[in-house]
Amino acid sequence: MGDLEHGASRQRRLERLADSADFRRVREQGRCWSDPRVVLCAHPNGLARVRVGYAVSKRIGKAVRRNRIKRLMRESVRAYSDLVSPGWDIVIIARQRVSVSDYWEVQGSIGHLLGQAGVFRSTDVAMTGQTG
RNA sequence: CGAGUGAGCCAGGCGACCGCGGAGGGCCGGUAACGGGCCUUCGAGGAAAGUCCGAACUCCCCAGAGCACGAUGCUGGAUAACGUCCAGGCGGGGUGACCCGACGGCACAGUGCAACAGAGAGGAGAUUGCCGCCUGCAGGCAGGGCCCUGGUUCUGCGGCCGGCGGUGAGGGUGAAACGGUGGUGUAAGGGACCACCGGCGGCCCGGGCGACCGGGUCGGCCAGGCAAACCCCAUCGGGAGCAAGACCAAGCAAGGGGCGUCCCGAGCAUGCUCGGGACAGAGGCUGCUCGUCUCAGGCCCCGGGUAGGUCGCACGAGGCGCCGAGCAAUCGGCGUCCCAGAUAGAUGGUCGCCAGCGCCGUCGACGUGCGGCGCGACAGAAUUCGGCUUAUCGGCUCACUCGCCUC
RNA sequence: CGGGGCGUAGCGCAGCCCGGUAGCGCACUUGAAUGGGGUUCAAGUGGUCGGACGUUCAAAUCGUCUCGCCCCGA
Repeated sequence: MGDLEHGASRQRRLERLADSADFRRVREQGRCWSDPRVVLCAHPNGLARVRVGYAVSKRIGKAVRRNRIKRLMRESVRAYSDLVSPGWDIVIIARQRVSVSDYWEVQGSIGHLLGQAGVFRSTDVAMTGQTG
């Protein structure tokens, strides 16, 4: 509701998902979609904002590589942040293949899965967001 | 020019757009809590890594002693400390610049191990050989005869076999066999003796703070290897770790178990409570002994409940520059700078240009010119420092060594 | 941050303390018995002992460093 009040008091569109219980709820009660690079899970949170969490297993690589993958995923989600409708908790899990993917492949995967999950405000806006 | 040694440094640069975390300052909305946005500024490494050592800091609340246990191990120095660093000694490697070394132990007392081979593996051993002596009955060698191709008998011998003794030099085994060379001596030999050399020990002299080195003299050659085998000696070590620890908020705060005996006095429900005293005991101090602290008041254990916020938390054995002391590690003085603080964890994404390296193509001009493609390592702070170790594409600087060529 | 364990034949494990011969079971190969298969019996192949360096005459074993995997505690 805060983003409708005044232009100067826009709320942050994206928040981080930080609680272990939240992660577990999204994984167990939400729906999941996947492609060879990432797994995406989504679950309604009843709030007026979107929370996104990222999971990169130690099996993917060492600390530098895991940080790099998280940054690519965060940057990809940021590209779609204006298009996601509020009220969702999203968890994105890295698979083995992302370690050999570049940014555009990761963004494509995440955009495609967000579209499959149906968390965009409307479908045509999602398509325009995917190109840019 | 080629090959190499040592020391040190860098870790691509610039720009545009969109983002992230900290600090400071305004602004906007809101009573406030708070939220949003703007400006300025700062924002990973030489190893941030492995967590192998050492400390700071914090708590336990005493750490005092001994044993045990662990670590270290040439000498001197540096340092807050170290298993680190510097200098030196000794030993080893390299033509050399240089590099490597867990390098205490006859300061003292012990124990243990060495497969196989070999005679013998620790104060050992005697097969063969060498040397001396000995009988010729049995056995050895040589020759002859007989039965007949294997025995028997006769003769001879100390060269071969045998017996006794000496010896450990030679051959041989082994990773290792109780000095080496030459000589004297001897029946043959042996440090049995002599000369020189090597090594060991004692004493003396000289140099050095010292490890140790140089020289002399005497003894003796009887003194082996492994202590990353037990062990001994010297030195050091209280334990835990920022999830330490402090505060705030929230929540559970129900219940169970453990905490000696005796004597005296009082109370009553006649075996419990209270008070006093004595004795021991129990528990903590990471194992044990002494020692110390606590013991009727709360403590400990189980169970139960939270895992939110603030501090710790970034001015420090701090970085840089200059000067001085020292061979150096390092230390002192002056000036200057403020230089990451996340917490599902910031420091990123895309694009362009210029340099670097490699490959390919091209040329009236082989110029490293032009064009294209590719590569750009190892790796991400988590309380903070000092080291060590390990990973690492490529490049730069200085000093030095060896070889070849030219002048 | 602290602590512990493992790595040996294709697989699961002994051997390590106290150094000298790497062994067991399954599997694999060959042969015998059967018309064929299973089963059984006999024989056999197969191991850089995770890696590097060191101590030693000699290392799976002892020491140091390192790699990988697994498990605890706060």
